[in-house]
Amino acid sequence: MRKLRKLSTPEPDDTGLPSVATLSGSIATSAEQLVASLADRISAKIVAGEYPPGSRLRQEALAEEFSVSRTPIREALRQLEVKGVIQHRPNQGAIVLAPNAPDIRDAYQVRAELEGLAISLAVEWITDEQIERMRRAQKRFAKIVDTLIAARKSNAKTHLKDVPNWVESNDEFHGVVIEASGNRRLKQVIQDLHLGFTRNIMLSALTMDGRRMRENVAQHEAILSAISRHDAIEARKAMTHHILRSGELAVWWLESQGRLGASGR
Amino acid sequence: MRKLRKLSTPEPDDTGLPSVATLSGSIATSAEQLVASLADRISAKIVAGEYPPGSRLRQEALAEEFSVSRTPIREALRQLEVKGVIQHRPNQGAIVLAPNAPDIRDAYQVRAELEGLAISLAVEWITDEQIERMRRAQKRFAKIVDTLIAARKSNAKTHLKDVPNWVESNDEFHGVVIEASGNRRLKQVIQDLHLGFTRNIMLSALTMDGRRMRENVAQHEAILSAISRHDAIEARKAMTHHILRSGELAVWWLESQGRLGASGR
DNA sequence: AGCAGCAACATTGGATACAATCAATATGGT
DNA sequence: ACCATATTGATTGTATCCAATGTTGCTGCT
Repeated sequence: MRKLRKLSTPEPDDTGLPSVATLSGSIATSAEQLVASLADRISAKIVAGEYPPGSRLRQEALAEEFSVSRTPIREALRQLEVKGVIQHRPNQGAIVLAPNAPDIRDAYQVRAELEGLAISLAVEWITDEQIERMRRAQKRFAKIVDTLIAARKSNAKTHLKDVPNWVESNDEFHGVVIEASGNRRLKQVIQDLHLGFTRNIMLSALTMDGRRMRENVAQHEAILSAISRHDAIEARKAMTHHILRSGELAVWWLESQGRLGASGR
Repeated sequence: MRKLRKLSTPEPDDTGLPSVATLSGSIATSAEQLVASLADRISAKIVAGEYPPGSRLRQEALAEEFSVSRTPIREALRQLEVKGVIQHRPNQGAIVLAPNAPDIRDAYQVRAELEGLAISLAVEWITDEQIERMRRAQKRFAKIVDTLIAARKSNAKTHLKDVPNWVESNDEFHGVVIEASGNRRLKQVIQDLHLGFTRNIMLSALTMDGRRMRENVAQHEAILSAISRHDAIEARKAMTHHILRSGELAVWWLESQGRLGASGR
């Protein structure tokens, strides 16, 4: 019943046109297509440090590693290039980008603003069920932090297997807020921002210091409290503070880590 | 409070590591490399409407059109996919994404927030020279609007050649603010946001109505005034209002245009 | 010994070839 | 006539090939 085309004016209706916001969610694009899968796997290895910043990614090596030809590898690299994970130099191939302090600062400043926007939108429409999810995430989060801190004091190795849970509950907490904002584009932009360095740096930075981890928990608590009361102003303030503080920590960690801190251009 | 400082101390650099913020500037990446050039040219044609939303982009056709093989075309398409300009369907190739009203709303909401952040940062460090550039851009902008409105009344065709100037002076105006913010990542995110639909929709939406164009000029005036006085609060307010208003216009135009109204949700 | 220039090698860039998959039409059965 | 199925054609996906470019190590000269 859809055919009845008017000559030049396209039909008004429900043409199944794809929406712009159908964009790939950058973070968890599971592999159904080879190139996407390769891009994910390569960037995962970069995040994991297997391909350290500054190292060259040779197409042939990657191709062999993943048992494919160079063609899909090259396409995946082109995608990583756009995502800002690698840099593509004319006839020299791709090199892994190194985050430096100014970059981190910039990214966190933007992220703080965006998550601030997200929560101020979320406050209005968040459901009780969503708040409950945040509570649960927060509970897990606090618990894991306790575990980590306790583990640190005795055995430095034990905590490593809890780190993924730490990351996950943190993501859940922030994820609910972003989801509740109802702005899909906002979600995508924040996820893009995450990609690459934010994640692994935070991880290293925070899990090094028990006090800071507890500080983090307290900040989440404040956010949760504000959003429960549907207090947009306070919620936003708490969220931006939380993110900016995390940014400071990341920068601090990066600089104390030294070495790959500052690259010119 | 605004403690994040950067440009003054670029930090001593030993490792020649590339910076993350060296990211491609999405908008004006001139063609030094084939794939980048192709991506630009293809997205330009999409923006121009030559490849309308929903249409399929066949690799062979593109290859012939640009006199290259399919290989670089495919890589360019992979990039456009990440940029959100097209959607890649498993064995069916690429189709041009169609912006719908919710997408536009979301994007403008984010953009308003980000340009708000940009100007509130810019207020502090903007130089007199930069303000002067904004003044000049604003002057050109107003002039062109006058021309366009005058042209509209007599001949509907004359104004077409002025539209690029309109766009350019507008970009210059906003560009200075973003540049003055000193946050490179912010610049990149905003540019990414622009890409695809923002631009062509605004163009169509605004150039249709003289009153709204003048409104636009007035808003720029308010922004310029606030930033000249280094009034962060007012500048931000004026900027977000300006962007949000433009977003409303874009949505309004899109919906009045009918067509691909709401596919999302 | 040190440096310039050159030659051999390694790697990327683009084109082509072939296989896999999807869309459309044709075909046969009910 | 209609629906299910098979066949064909078109298009994408991956692999391979060749050319262009960059890198490295050698040679010979000062």
